[in-house]
Amino acid sequence: MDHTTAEARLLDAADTLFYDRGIQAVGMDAIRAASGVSLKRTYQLFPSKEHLVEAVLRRRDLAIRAELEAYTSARTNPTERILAVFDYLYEWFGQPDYRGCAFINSFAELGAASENVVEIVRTHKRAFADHIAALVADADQPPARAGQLLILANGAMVTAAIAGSPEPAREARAAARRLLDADVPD
Amino acid sequence: MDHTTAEARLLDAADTLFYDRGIQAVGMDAIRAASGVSLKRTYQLFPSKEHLVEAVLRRRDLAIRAELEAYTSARTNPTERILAVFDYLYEWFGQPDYRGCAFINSFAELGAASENVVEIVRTHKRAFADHIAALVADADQPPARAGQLLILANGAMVTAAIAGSPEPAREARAAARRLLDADVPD
DNA sequence: CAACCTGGAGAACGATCGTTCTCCGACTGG
DNA sequence: CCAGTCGGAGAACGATCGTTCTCCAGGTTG
Repeated sequence: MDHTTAEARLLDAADTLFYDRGIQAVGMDAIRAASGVSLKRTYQLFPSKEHLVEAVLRRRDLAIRAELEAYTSARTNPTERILAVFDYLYEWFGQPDYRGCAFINSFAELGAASENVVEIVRTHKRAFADHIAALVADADQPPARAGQLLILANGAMVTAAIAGSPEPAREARAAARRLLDADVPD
Repeated sequence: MDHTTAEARLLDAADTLFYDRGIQAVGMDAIRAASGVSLKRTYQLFPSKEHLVEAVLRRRDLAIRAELEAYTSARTNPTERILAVFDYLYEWFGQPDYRGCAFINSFAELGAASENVVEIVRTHKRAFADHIAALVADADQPPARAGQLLILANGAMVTAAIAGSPEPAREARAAARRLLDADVPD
């Protein structure tokens, strides 16, 4: 097994385990067992668990950005592209192992202890906000709408996770449409 | 020190430490040092750390319910009572040690490991949702509005925590007002 | 073939943590 | 004053975890 595939297997295994059980609850030995990569090799590739955690989060950040970009750009109508964000969330929340947003969860678990994790989480949410802001601009909506839609999306993520239901994505979508369609000043 | 004050000091110290640093990051010895209650006494009152965690969350649940109830019932106009929820959030987010909602954080940290914690978090959020639903009914808004406002509130909590700014409460308030005022069908 | 390097399995190490135990001082009832 | 109880301080215990080390098999190069 070369370095590239070992690294990929490690990131895959760690990402799944961290998301399912929480970061602190997963020991390095569990990652070794799930990935098939020895501890020695693991520590050659990632000098500490924290390095691995950060790499996992950064990779997930890029993956979600690409996924969401593909999802929203598949629609032509600008308003529909905004609403597509909430359809994306609905599909995500419907997955049987959905446990909330990994970045929100990591912030809750490690935000007090790791400034690096905080920075990665902020970067991810800032990129998400920027994406929404671009869609809002394309739809000729006022810039302030973007922050409101971001709050709806983040709120749907945690509400769905806690309730164990994907419905909040639909409720957030309806709220978003109402915000976009309302004929009153802000 | 009698049992009642020992219990109160324990709950106070544990609540502060858990909220500031996360639950798993706080050892029982740190709680002993902060509360001044010996480990022996602590384990007489709470047979395990998990029991203490649950007691802390349950007490915080009741305190927040009462606080929010007082805050919203201080206004007379039904629509204003709904918006007061977001003013309450703004005050909360402005506190210098704000680190998000303790229930969302606990769910993120322990949701995979402790079914009891999950149930307490669900109960808290259900009570919060019920409170909003009552305000929505009083304001003659359609019942579906309650879920949308809950998502806005939860979203403001996490967005403010990650951004390190109380502004999301204002943005959520503006969104709520727009949802309430819009002259279009749902 | 022989010296060497690589990498795996898993033991070992040191730290931390939840929980319990030991020891001892201080207060109580008679 | 004394036997007995309570509770505190902190050591002890057992488990877990991140990280490193040991030992060894297998392949590579001269």
